[in-house]
Amino acid sequence: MADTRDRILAATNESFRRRGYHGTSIKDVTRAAGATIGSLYHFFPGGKTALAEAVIIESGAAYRRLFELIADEAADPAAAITAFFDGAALVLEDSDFLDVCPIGTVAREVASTDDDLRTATDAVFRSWIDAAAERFTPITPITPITPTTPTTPATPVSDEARALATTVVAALEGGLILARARRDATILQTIGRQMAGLVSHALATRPPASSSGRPPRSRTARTRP
Amino acid sequence: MADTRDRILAATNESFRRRGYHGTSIKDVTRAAGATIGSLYHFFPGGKTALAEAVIIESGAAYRRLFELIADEAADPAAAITAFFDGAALVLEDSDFLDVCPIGTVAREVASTDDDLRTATDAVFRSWIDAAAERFTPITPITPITPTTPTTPATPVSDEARALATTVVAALEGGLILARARRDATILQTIGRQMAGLVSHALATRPPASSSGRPPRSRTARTRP
DNA sequence: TGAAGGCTAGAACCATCGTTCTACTAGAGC
DNA sequence: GCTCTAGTAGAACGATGGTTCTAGCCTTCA
Repeated sequence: MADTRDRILAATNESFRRRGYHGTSIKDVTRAAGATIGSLYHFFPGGKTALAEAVIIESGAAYRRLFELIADEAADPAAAITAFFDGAALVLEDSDFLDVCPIGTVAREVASTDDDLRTATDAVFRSWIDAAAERFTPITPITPITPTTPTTPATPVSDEARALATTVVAALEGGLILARARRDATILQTIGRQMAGLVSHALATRPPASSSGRPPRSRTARTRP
Repeated sequence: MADTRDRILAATNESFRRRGYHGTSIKDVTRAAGATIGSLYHFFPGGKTALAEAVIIESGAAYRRLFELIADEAADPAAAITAFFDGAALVLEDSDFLDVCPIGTVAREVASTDDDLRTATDAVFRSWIDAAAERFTPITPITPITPTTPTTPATPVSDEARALATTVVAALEGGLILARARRDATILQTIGRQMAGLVSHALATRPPASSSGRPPRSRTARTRP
C-alpha cells in the first residue's frame, strides 16, 4: 500500500511536534507509523534530513491552505487573524498542548547546523508571509489574471503589508512557545486580539481605506493538516 | 578553580543556541568548556536536566536585567522596545546568526516531555512579561515601597499592559525564528518597529496619558549575558 | 512461466548517547 | 602529620542513534 509514505510523514510530524528534530528517532517513527526501516529508506533515501524536509514542505503548505480557507470566510483581515489564532488555541488545547506547528521547532534547532533544512523552513515562512501580506493589501482596481507560481503574490504587496504579515507570523510562532510553556491556550487568543488590533489599525490609517474584505478567490479548500 | 561551573554553563548555553536541547551532548559540552565529565556531574548531580534548568534560569535572569537596563535608559516604553529588538538584531548578525535566546528553543523541545524544564521556561517567560508589563503601566501616584519578591510587580499591572507585554515577548521569540531561518536580522528590526507602534498606540489611547517615561528605579545594572 | 520492480522486513554496524563509578589531586582545618 | 572535602580525571556501561544491506514478498507485464 502506497500510503505507508503518508503514515511515516504523519508520525514524523507528530514526533517533531512533541520532541523536536533531534529528539525524534527514526526507529520510533517507523514504530509509530507501523512501517519498517526498509520502507522509510525506500521512500526517503536521503534519510532523516530528507524526511524532515518533506514534513516541513508538506505541512507548511497545509497551513497556508488552512489560513487562506479561514481568510476567505472572514469579513476582513482582522477577523481572519482572530479566527486563526483562536483556532490554533483550540487545537493546542484539544491536543493537550502538543505543539501545533512542527516547523518553528525544527527551524530553531537546525538553523545553525543544516542549511538545507534552514532553507526549507525559510521557504515555508515566506509563503505564509506572502499569503498574509496579500490579504493586508488593498486590491488594485484591475487585477491581471496571470497564472503565476503560487508563491508569487498576484497583487503587488506594500512594504507595510509585508511588515505586518511578518509580525503576525512571528507572534504566532512565539505565542505557541509561550502558550505551551504555560499550558494556557488563552495566551494565543490574547495575542491574536493584539494582532487583529494592530492590523485593523494599520489598514484603517495607512492606505486608501478599502474597508470591505477581499473578494473571494480561487479556493484550494482542504481539511485540517 | 570554581569557575568550571561557569564555563560549563556558558558552553551549554552556546550549544543550546546552536543545536537545541536534544542536539546538545554532554561530552561536547565538557570538551567545549575544557572540563571533564566528573566535574560536570559534580556541579550538576541531576545530569543534563539539571544543567539545562540552570542555563534557563540564569540566562533568563540575565535577559531580564538587560531589558531593564535598556528600558531605564529609553525615553519611553516604545523606545525601549525598539532598542531591545535592534539590539537583538545586532547580536544575531554579529554572531553569524547563532540563536540569541536558548530558552525559546528548549521550551519548544521539552514542553511536552519534561515538566520540570517546561516549568522553568514558563517562569522565565513570566518574569520577562512582568518586567515589560510594569513598564507599560502608568505609575500610580503613591507607590508603596514594599520590598516584595522581585517577580511580583511593585505596581499593580493592568490586563491590557500584560496582554501587550505577552505579545511583545511572543513577537520577539517568533522573530528570532524567522530572522534565523532567513539569515536576515532586519526582520527583527521590522517586528520591533511594529511592536513599538502597537505599544505607543495602546498607551496613548487606553490609560490616562502619562506620556513621560517612568522614573529611574533601583538599578541592578549588569553587562550582557 | 519468468523476469522486473515496488515495497516490506529486520538483522547488523559502528558511533555516540547520558550516566556511573573508582581513583586521584589539592588545599583547609585541626 | 592526618583527615576531610571539593574538585578533577576518564574508563566503562548498557542503551540507542542513523544508516546499510541482504533477503524475500507481491503484483504487473511480457
